[in-house]
Amino acid sequence: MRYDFAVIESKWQKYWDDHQTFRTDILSSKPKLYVLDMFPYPSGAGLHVGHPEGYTATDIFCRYKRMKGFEVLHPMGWDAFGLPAERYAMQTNIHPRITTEENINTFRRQIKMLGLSYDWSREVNTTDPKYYKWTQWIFLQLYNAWYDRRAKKARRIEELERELQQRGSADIAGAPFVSPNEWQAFTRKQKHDYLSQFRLAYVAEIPVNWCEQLGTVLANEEIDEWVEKGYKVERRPMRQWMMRITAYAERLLEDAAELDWPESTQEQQRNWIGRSEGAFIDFAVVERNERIRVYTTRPDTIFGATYIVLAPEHPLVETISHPEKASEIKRYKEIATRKSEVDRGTEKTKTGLFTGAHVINPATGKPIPIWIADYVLLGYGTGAIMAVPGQDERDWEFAESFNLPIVRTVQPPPDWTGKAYVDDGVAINSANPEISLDGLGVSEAKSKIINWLERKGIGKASTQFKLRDWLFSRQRYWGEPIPIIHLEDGTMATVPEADLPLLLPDLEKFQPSGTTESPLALASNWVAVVDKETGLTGRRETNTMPQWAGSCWYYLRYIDPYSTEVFCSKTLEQAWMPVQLYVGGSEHAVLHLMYARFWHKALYDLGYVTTKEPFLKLRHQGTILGEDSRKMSKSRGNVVNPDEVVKEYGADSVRLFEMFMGPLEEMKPWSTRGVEGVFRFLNRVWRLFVGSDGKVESSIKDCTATAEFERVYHQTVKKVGEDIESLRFNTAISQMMIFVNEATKLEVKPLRELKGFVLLLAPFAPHIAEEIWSILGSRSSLAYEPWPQFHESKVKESKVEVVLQVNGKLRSKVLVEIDTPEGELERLANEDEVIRRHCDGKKILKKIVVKNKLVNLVVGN
RNA sequence: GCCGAAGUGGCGGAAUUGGCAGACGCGCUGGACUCAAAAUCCAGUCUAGCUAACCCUAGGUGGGGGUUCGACUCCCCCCUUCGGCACCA
Repeated sequence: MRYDFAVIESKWQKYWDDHQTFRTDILSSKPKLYVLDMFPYPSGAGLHVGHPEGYTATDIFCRYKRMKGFEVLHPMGWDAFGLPAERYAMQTNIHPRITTEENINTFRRQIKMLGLSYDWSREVNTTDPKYYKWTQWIFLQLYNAWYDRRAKKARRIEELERELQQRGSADIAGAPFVSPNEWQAFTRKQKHDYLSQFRLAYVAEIPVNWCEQLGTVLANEEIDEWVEKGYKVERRPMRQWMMRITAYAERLLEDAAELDWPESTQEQQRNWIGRSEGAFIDFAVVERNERIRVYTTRPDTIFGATYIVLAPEHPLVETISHPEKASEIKRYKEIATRKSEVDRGTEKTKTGLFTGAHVINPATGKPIPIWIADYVLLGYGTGAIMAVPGQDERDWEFAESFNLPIVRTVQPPPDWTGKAYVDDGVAINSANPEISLDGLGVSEAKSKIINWLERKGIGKASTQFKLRDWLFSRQRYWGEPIPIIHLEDGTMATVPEADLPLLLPDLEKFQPSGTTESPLALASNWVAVVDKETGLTGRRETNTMPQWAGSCWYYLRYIDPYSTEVFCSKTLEQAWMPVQLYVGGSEHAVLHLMYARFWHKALYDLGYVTTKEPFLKLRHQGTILGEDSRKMSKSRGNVVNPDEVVKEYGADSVRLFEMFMGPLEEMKPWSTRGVEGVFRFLNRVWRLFVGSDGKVESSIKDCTATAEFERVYHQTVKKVGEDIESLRFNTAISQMMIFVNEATKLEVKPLRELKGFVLLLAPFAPHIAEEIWSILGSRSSLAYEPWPQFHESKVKESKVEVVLQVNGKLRSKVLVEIDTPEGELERLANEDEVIRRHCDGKKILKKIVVKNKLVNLVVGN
């Protein structure tokens, strides 16, 4: 007989809904815990079995913590803007709002079917105007903020204006010089343009990644995904919205160190930020006034710099090149510019061109040639390098192909057979009348040469980052409109806060506009506006925000989802942030997780949130493979549909199996047999408690447990609790299976321990646990029953098996009282017949006795 | 190429301040119940040798070496798989 999971599960899901069992008391005085799942993009395909894995893990954790007396915030919502809905709209002309709503309904139904304990009253939806009003509002906060490098934080743009008004730009590093008088004399437009180079959200004309098939630009972080799917991404200069994430590079790197995040994710973020320490060095061009500034991480190798290379797009290329080379250079440049960075990266053979000009190597005083080559990128460092083939593999390769001289300045080891030597070693060939590095190690040589360069005013220590600013606009319909108006005088105005949300206009057709503009450009009535403040006519910004915008702050909205006054109440934010546990896919390692940290830090600087970091502890659920151990995909026909599995075995079995498969973070294959296995286990649990009459099983008595069974019980309480705390759900389930095996063997089953077990099972398989709990006589849910306690004294075995070894080989075992003294153990070993046989006639050289563990006799002949 | 994680039965996986390898589950084998099946229950299940059987013996955690009374666990070298980065100067 199988337990009727279908009836039980819908009964309890209705009960939880009706009684609002999991509604968070946001003002509770209990200790607070915020546990977050990455909210899904509600695709048309519905939930796949990967979703319930992470969701079940956090659900178990939350249910456990509620029983431990915590007030738990555990919400769910929808990251619903995005390209798939829009592409579907292009094909069908069905408004993405409609498909999105349908998809959300499917997802909500499927998630509810799994009995996850979300507080559904806090559901958010990024496409809801009541939600994106605040996404737009945050955009305006970023637009109206600048990064003050002196204070190492973002500040309001008014503060910058005030400073320019009073003191000009003198104290602001890197700012074009403006005196207070000049600033005051600036026109509206001049002020606007000057400020725009500081804003955290700004417009720039730069080469971007344009995808013709998608009809939109993509962020650097997004390119790989689409290229993999077979789309072409090309570089094109376009005017685009950018987010100044680079201002936060150092802080994003530093603050991550304190987070409890998977090492691989930390590593990916570090890689993406790409911090490097080095120096700028100026090289004077022979017979000209220009100087070429290079960036290098190996200033110590400067004596080996035998040529320098500029990126083809470098602004000085035209100026310094020999006139005879002009047409050749032009051609090379054209080819290079059109190549995407991806292409540049995949081409292995190096190309380049001599410009005909030379610079002086300031260390050797000798002229060296200037080349251009597309292995040097304009966007990194200064777009120019000093090439040191002796210590750099790329430079070596280039030098070999073009027959350029190679000078070693670091002594390779004697057995060195390679070409460029990039590791640590002693400097050689590195001296001039003023300075000698010879004999120094790399790091000493670096500081010495930097010091020299700085003294001579031709170099400067500097830190560089690979991270680029975040390309924030998309030529799409289905996204948050950017609340900016382009006025006729060439300035920009923000949509007043009171007018937010700036609603998406309804469109008849969703096709790309045919130009590089968003389909919104076709909504002419929407686009044309008159600015209230200035009376100027203007055009609305027609680009929309990328999908990542909404997910950058959703975790804050859950805390205060209905507020019409603020995006999130500050007192509530203070009470609930940061997120203590965040679970989601590792594919967001550098996208969502970096963008969200960036916005959070900006909001922190501006005083809207009180924590530096949003997500304290992060875990990724591992991918679930198909039954054939290959990636699930429609074409392979190995996709498992959660609806069907729930229908066949029930939600509790799905939850239990997904947790029992293996460690949360590991990749692991689905197994229908495995689901059957946990389903059998739940049936055994059911039969343990419930007789065939549907009443409490008659062998359960209110009696005292045997010492042995009591021990198993306490061991189970201990292990299950500890395993949930450390998210090792698979071993917690094993222990529960052991308990059930033991309990089943008993003729008379003690009620107290069995009731305790139901509470242990509840976070994992809540429906069956609630049902058994009610059959055992309770009228209310067990969701807030106190978690069972264990006593360490009762966990310990009273007797232990001590291993007897001879020469480290297991020969015998003895069962002794726990903590039997070493002397006694030794005596037992000596008396043991098997041991005697193995020691017979041999000399005992050494005895190792470990209490409660083993006796090892080392014998010789 | 570099960085990170990991390699344990037929399968998913347990076991870490170094101390009984293979918990728990799946599968498989045999048995009980049944007219029969399903379901359920019981027993067995790392490999090889020896055995009628139990015992016993030897080997065994990707491969090789080392440290140690004792190594899945620590150290060195190598191999494989997965993930990431990859002209970032």
